[in-house]
Amino acid sequence: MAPPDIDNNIREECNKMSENIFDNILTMKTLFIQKEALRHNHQPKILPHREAEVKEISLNLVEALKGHIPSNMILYGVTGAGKTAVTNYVCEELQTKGEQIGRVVHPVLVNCRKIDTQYRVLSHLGNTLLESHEKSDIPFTGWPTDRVFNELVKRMDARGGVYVIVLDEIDHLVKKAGDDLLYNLTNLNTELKNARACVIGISNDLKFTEFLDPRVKSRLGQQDIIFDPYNAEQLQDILRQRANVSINKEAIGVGVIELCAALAAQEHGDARCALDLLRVSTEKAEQEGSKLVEQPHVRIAQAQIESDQVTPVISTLPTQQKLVLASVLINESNGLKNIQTGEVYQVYKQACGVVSQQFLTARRISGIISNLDMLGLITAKTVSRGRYGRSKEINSSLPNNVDSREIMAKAEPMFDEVFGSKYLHQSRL
DNA sequence: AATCCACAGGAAGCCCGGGAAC
DNA sequence: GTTCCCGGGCTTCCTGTGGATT
Repeated sequence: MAPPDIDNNIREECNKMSENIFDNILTMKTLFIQKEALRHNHQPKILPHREAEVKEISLNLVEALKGHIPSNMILYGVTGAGKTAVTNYVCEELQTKGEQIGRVVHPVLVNCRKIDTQYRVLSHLGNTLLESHEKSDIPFTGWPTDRVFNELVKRMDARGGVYVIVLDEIDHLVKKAGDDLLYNLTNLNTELKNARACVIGISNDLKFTEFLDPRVKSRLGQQDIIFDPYNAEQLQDILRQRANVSINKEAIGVGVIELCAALAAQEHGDARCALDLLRVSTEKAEQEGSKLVEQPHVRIAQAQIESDQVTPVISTLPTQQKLVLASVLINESNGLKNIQTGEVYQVYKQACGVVSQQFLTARRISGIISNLDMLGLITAKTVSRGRYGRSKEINSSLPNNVDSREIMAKAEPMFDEVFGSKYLHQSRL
């Protein structure tokens, strides 16, 4: 027979085995009622302070319900101004009404940040319209583009009705792929026999039509709507409305909504940012076991959101782009500010040498610097220094709480060597 | 006014990988 | 297996830029 203390040990082990790490977490009291209502992809039924825009878009799209072709439109506004939410809402309502009165309307949304070439947009549209009897999808590569276009026209005609093609982040598409696609899409009605189509472009950039062919510009911009950024008070209304359905009423501390709104208003009136702040603050309070979300939770949430946004961007950069970013950081740690392209390139070439990587040309690095600027990891301002040439002044723009060196080294261990190299840590090479 | 610097950035073309069609 | 097509990454070549200097 085993001694009693050994028995107890075995019993304890058995108890531990039956426990699950999620047991305690699952039974924790939650402050949320419906967390999903605070997510970006949630489509609310009420859109505060966007009544005028909803009405304006509806007045145009109602033509589809009458069997006519609505005007093409461009919706402008900063990130988080409600452009996509408003468009989705109007399109859903349009489709529902169409079903009620027997008019076929097909809204199709394309996110041009993810689907960003002419070929991909056309094949995406074509595959969205795939009927069950159709044999196969349009492949993601392989066909000539005009064949994809003809297949799209064929499928649209086969289904009939009015198509509302929404191109979200259209500015990104135009900058990357030019305006051929827009030329074709705004010309669709001359190809279609049995269907009709209109295009709604959504853009963060007020000036993107400057890059367009004048014919495309006039056809696409038949009606423009500008979404002004939300101010702090409007953001408070949005947050209160969402908080009502998503968080326990007693759980929100004094000034929390106001702080989230104020911080988001500083970020150009970004409603998504405000919702993220409220959601993450509540999660933080919950994890602490607190029954109340308070202002310090918002501050913690703000730091975490900044870090969460930037970490995956850095870790998934291609090696060469990481090397360029590392070169900027090394220059900064050498005490330099407003680093010139040439200085970055010199350090970059040496960094390549340290880790035995082939270095790219200055032209390519110039492109990578612009790309890192676009991603918000650095700021690169073009300046002319007269006799001393025209260059860029480059500075990193990473949040203080982000350890970019660790992120890079974690993704690719060779960066330990890059940042550890004494040779690269001279000032003004 | 002309010159100069240190690039910026556009255009053209090459190469490679992935996929479809024949 | 070969050919065609697309997309992405890259290089080479080139023109443009704009303010300080001569």
